[in-house]
Amino acid sequence: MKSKYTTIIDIAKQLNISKSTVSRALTGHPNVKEHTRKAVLELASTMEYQRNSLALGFSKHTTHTIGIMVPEFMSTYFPSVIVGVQDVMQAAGYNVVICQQNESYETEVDNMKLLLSYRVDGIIVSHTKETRNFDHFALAQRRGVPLVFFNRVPEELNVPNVIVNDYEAAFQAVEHLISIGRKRIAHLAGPDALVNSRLRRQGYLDALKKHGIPYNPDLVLSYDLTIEKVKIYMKHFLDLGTPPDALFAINDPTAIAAMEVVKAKGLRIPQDIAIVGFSNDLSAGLVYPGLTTVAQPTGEIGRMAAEMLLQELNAKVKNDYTIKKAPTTQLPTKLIIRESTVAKTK
Amino acid sequence: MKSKYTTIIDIAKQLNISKSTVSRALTGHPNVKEHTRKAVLELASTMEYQRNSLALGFSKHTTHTIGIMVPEFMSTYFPSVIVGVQDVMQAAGYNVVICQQNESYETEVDNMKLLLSYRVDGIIVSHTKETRNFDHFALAQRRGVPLVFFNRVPEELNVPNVIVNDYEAAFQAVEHLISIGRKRIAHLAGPDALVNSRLRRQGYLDALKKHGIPYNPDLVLSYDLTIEKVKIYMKHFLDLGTPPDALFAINDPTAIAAMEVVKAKGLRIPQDIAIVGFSNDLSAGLVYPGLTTVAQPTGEIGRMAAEMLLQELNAKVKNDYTIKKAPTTQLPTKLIIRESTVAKTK
DNA sequence: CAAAATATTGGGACCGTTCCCATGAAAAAT
DNA sequence: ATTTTTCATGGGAACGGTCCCAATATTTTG
Repeated sequence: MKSKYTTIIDIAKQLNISKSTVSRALTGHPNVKEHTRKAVLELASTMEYQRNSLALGFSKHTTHTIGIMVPEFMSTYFPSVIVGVQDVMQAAGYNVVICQQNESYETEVDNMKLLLSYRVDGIIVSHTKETRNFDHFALAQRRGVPLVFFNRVPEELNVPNVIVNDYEAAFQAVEHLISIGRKRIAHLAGPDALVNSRLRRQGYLDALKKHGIPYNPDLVLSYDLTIEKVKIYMKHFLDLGTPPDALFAINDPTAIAAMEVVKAKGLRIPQDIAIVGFSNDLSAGLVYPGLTTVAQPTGEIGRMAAEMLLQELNAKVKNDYTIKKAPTTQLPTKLIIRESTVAKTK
Repeated sequence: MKSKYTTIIDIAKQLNISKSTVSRALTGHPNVKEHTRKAVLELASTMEYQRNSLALGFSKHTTHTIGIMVPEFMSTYFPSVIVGVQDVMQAAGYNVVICQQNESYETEVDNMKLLLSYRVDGIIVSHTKETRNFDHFALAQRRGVPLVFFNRVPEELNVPNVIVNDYEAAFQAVEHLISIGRKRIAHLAGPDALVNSRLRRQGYLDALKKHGIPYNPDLVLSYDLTIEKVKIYMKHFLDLGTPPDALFAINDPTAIAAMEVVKAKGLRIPQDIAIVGFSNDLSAGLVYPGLTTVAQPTGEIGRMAAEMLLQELNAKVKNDYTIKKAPTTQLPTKLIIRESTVAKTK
């Protein structure tokens, strides 16, 4: 079963020279006669020669390809981070392959194995909401494959990462709700296993404390981020004896699902209940009323993660994060105020 | 520079057996003594052996990996197609790598080269809106790498594809606008180079004709799908002596951008102008008012494309589409009526 | 013009795996 | 007990490149 691909040996035979010379001509090695190089390049072009990256990566132990693993991409958050990553990596001459885990731990492990088995030079990761075991990441580190995390960063691992200040952003978001006079602020939180979920909740709690609003456990629910559940929890909140007058949601999809429940009940946003989300998904600006939310610099997060990965890749001596503290980059967020908290005056 | 990865030779040495036997044990070849197999598997596990797919693909000329190339993924359309593809391919034991072209022809060519140089077994494609030259796809075909197109299918190439009936769907959408009494129906069309853009426009034209509405060229504009332009064109429409009372937009992002212009001008949707989009992006259900649009079965499109690719991959004798007509699968669409054409009665 | 330096080319090892073929060992058949 | 068959293993080529070293060709130098 001969492959249909042209090889350097085919070219060498045709020109009656050695494959070494062909290789040199194609890779731009200086010691090739101009005449020879020209002949090789021409024939390569007419024969539609296409270098075999498998053979190359196999023999050179480096592939000039990086992987990026994201938990999902139905919101605009991860796609726009990926675009940022691609910008930087392509400019640096790297290929980027994308893996999507569907929020499944098993898929994540499989995809990690896939990327390692293809010997990618490095990986940019945001783990799934299910991930509790981080061995597959530790394995990559042991293999000398640098990782950079973003958004969801495991505490169990000392890895370079780029994040936003979730605590501070949540604090501000809740303070904003307080500033518009809300006192019964509910919080739909994410699973405790996610660090940013915990940080956002802490920001919520501390903002309440600062403004002397007692913490009411009835108004806080952690959930697994499966959107269908939002309906249940939100109905529960609205059915309380004294329902909340505001909601701080862990992310925009949650906030938007909650808005639907509120509207279906005939309540007004923001008059009856003000709502704040997190991340500034494209949808946040489209829903009615517009959703107040914490904007994250997604493109910049991707670019920054890529830069950090390049640093790792270019380090003459590999950083050993079993002994050295891994670097963190923290990027700024911005509270975007829309009509879900402040009704338009007109 | 020794690699940190364990190889079968390392295992063979430790156990004092040949690498052939190790290979057989690991791949599940029947002719290995149970005792030996167990020893190999155990050691492989403790040494964290990870097969080298580069070496494997290199030596076997097949990688059990397929590529998927999409023009962008900021709308929900392509991500959800991808999820469908992954479903089917993973179940069939294939790996899926995703490439995103940012609607750039150059990136598309680069990514095609990348996938070919990694010797993927097949590719599922939707090309960019810029793509006019299809040589890079023809090259893959010549290499014996099967392609399946979806959504945007080049006419220049005879390739398996999965599509929806764009003509019929557009026809229905426009008929719907006529049925609610609209007579001056504008159309924001895509570039003529895209087949589905032409088909949707033809559906528009024929629906008008069927209902005896004369075609008014002033109400049709083709554009390059860069959203900023929508503002200009929409303003132009609204500034006409007798502005349109409805808009049929080539896709949902276009429709949504148009809605913003309309709202900014203080006009009411649908009373002053009714709007229909195409594809039923997630956003379509979120905007205010809800956008009437043509739903495409995105997940099913992905699953179908994957099934068709599997057929190509499993064909004992490769299909030669230079002599044989390539198969097409057409999936049904559904018009989703929301408040952008029919105001809620309440 | 011979010797030395340099430019160009060829030869072959190497990367990790599979797979075919040969060999040896054990089991079955005579 | 001897021959045949089957089972288990080892040996080595092949895959497509790169790269080091050796060999040859060309140019420069004294």
